[in-house]
Amino acid sequence: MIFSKACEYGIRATVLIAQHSLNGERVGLKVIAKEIASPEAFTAKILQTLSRNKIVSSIKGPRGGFEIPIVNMENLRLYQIVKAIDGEELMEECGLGLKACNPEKPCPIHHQFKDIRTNLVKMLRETTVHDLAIGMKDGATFLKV
Amino acid sequence: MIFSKACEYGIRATVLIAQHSLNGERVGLKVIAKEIASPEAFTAKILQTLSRNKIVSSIKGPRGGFEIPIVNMENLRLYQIVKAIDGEELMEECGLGLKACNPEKPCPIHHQFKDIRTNLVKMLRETTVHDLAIGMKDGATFLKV
DNA sequence: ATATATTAAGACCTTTTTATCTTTTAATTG
DNA sequence: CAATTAAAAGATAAAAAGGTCTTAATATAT
Ligand code: FES
Ligand code: FES
Repeated sequence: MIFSKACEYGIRATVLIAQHSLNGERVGLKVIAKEIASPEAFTAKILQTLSRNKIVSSIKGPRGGFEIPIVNMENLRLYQIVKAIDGEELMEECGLGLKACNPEKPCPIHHQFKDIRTNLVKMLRETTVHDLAIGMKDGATFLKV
Repeated sequence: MIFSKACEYGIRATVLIAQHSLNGERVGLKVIAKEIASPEAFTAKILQTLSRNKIVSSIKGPRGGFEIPIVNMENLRLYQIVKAIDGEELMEECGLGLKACNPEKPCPIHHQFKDIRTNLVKMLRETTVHDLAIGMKDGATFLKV
């Protein structure tokens, strides 16, 4: 897998929350876990991380849940989610596990790999959660099965 | 990480063996582990997998070790090594962990992700171990630090 | 204020990955 | 063929990832 399971669930949860926020609704853990087909308790942990990293806002108590203000969503990039959960290794490290990706002392696949990694980073930096939420709202994309 | 640790060591070991094979030499476990800076016993396990998958040939006994015939090396692709160790998930599966990557029922990042995955697969299918071994022989690439 | 709904935090368990150790098998050399 | 060298195989251990459960904190509604 390119992302960890936690990160997959994290992105899916964020997109679902964003979709609901477009409708001015909050969404709670139970609904999230059901809609993205993820284990509930594990998803709760991941939402804590997202909340601590200001990627989602959480409100406790009755009628609480998770939300992402639309203004935030438009400037929230996939990169931030992946960084919060998996860190930046994927985006920066050597594809063959050398201590660092160093063009001065490249590993055998450095030349072939660097463009792929650059494109991945570009995609993660350019794609906003708002973009993804719109796709969901249009019914063009799906979060489970 | 894009590849598992086992796969990273596996590719690095394969390239080192190929480099020695270009010189008509066999290379043993101890030298491999030292030259690619990997844990010896774990590397032995990975070499068993590579051997079972006919990616490297192993010869037991005095003056034994591992080798890759040059003819094989020219047609041996990174894809085969990754497939043998990590399987084909990375090359085929949904980036957000849906059961399958299905363009008929795409996940929110499907469109953005599929080109990156396609380029990765292209690179893995096109790059031969011979290409990588040549880079090592030229002193243009490195397997540790 | 109190009861209730909901997230936060922390301890815990399970599975997979990474890594090691021991014994067996096979090839070479003398 | 005996001794030696090297990989194969299998059992075991440690660390990380994935996942659960219990208790605490906090916001809302009555
Ligand atoms: S050194 Fe390995 S990817 Fe750059
Ligand atoms: S459906 Fe997710 S990458 Fe294609």
